[in-house]
Amino acid sequence: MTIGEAARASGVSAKMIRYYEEIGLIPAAGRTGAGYRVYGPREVHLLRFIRRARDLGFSVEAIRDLLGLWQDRERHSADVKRLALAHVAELRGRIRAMEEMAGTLETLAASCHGDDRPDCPILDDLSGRGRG
Amino acid sequence: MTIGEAARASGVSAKMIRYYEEIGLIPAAGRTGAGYRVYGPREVHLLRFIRRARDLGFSVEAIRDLLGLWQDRERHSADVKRLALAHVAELRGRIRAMEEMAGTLETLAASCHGDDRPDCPILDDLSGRGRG
DNA sequence: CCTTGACCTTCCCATGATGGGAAGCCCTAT
DNA sequence: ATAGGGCTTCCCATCATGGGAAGGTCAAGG
Repeated sequence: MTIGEAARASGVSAKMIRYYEEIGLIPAAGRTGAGYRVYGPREVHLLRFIRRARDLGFSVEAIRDLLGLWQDRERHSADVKRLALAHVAELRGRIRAMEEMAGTLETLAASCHGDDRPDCPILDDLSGRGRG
Repeated sequence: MTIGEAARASGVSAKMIRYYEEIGLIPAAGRTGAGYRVYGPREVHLLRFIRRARDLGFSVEAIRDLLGLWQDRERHSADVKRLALAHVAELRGRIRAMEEMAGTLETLAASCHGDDRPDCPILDDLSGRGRG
């Protein structure tokens, strides 16, 4: 299996597969005589795992930890759960921050006429009026 | 006023002030004979505007548009409102995506024992079981 | 007058994850 | 033999931000 085939099979682009190899997230692939990387079902499975974790928003560094646990038969599920919940907390934090931004902007936009006149509470807020 | 003082007065770091100047978001500051950048209240006000917009999650490119409208006395508030609501939509989209991630992970974590045994539905999900 | 320390200047580098693209090699089918 | 598609490595760009080096400037204090 070439890198392009592994990419299609896993949903991870060839570019990213090379990158993951470079940063040591995955072991270096075997090579053909011509220098082509070679992949098998085992590697595709690993790439799918990574792809799924990325889809759930895990950083590459977090995935490094997850892979360590995945491949450790002596792992404690508590460790996996801890990583997952830490990531959830991270996500919730970012969600809260963004909701605050969106809420503020919606409030401001609601009080903006939105017509051809220049007066605009949104710009007033940005330019400092009403905030100290 | 030096760049450091303007930074403290506006909440924008000196590094960022130079960067904003370099990309043309703000006009090039005046200089002293020794080459030091010089700022006044007008510039600090501009920097505060940018800072506030960044705090609301606007990208630098969006701020470029906002500044254009801010400085345009003939502006239509409808244009400002449109920019703001487009940004809200963007935020809401990202919020939704992250909530889906967080929700999925919370569900998985809830069914994970979280003890010293290796069995873990989180890893099962990541490794492909139960998704096709 | 000279030193010290804080501040300024420019320039380069790094982040995180990803894509784009060039130059050149390899393989397969026509 | 040639064309086309896929592989290789290498460099560059993103977005907004910070770190740090090398060197100039300025004010205060000895």
